[in-house]
Amino acid sequence: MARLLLRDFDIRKAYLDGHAQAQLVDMLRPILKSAPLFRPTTASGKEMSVRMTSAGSLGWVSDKAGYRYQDLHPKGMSWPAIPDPILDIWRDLASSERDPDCCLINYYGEGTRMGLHQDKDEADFSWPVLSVSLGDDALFRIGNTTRGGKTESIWLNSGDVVIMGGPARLAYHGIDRIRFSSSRLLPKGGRINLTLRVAR
DNA sequence: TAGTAGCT
DNA sequence: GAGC
Repeated sequence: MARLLLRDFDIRKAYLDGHAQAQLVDMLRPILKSAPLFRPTTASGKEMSVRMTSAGSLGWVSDKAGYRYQDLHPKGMSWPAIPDPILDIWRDLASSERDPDCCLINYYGEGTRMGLHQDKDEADFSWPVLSVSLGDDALFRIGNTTRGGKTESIWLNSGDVVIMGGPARLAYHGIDRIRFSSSRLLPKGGRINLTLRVAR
């Protein structure tokens, strides 16, 4: 496992081996079944290209009312629990003091992008944000803590983990594009990103 | 003013 | 990739 720092983003290349990746995908199947992926919109009503759901006591949602964490899926069901193997990654790399209360599950299909944004809907920014890449390669772009200025990009591969803490916690970041079908982890192709956060 | 987790 |  290689570790690299890019603008204070702590990137663990190949943190998860193939077996661990496949195990996580297996654990996500029942979660996606009981809390189906949905396509959120921004506050201005524009659809995001990513599809998402969550696990944990809270889920991140967005619609015309804006970005927020809530305790129910938009269709009314509770969010499933975060599987232990996912919590283990957090405990190893982010914090052994407190578990995350949200695991956002983002699915990137062909053509999905995620514009530059900050993760700032949480109550306490002293907790890091941890992100796990599964499936297709993704071009990750890192900016600054305010909009504008130079950015840097890096390809994330299946099994990579990114930790955004300290100066990186409120940095703008996004996904410019994925290389659809570059990985065989997901039978239908695409990329799953797990984002672990302490929301409250 | 938000807008900007999108679109040009 | 910049700018809105």
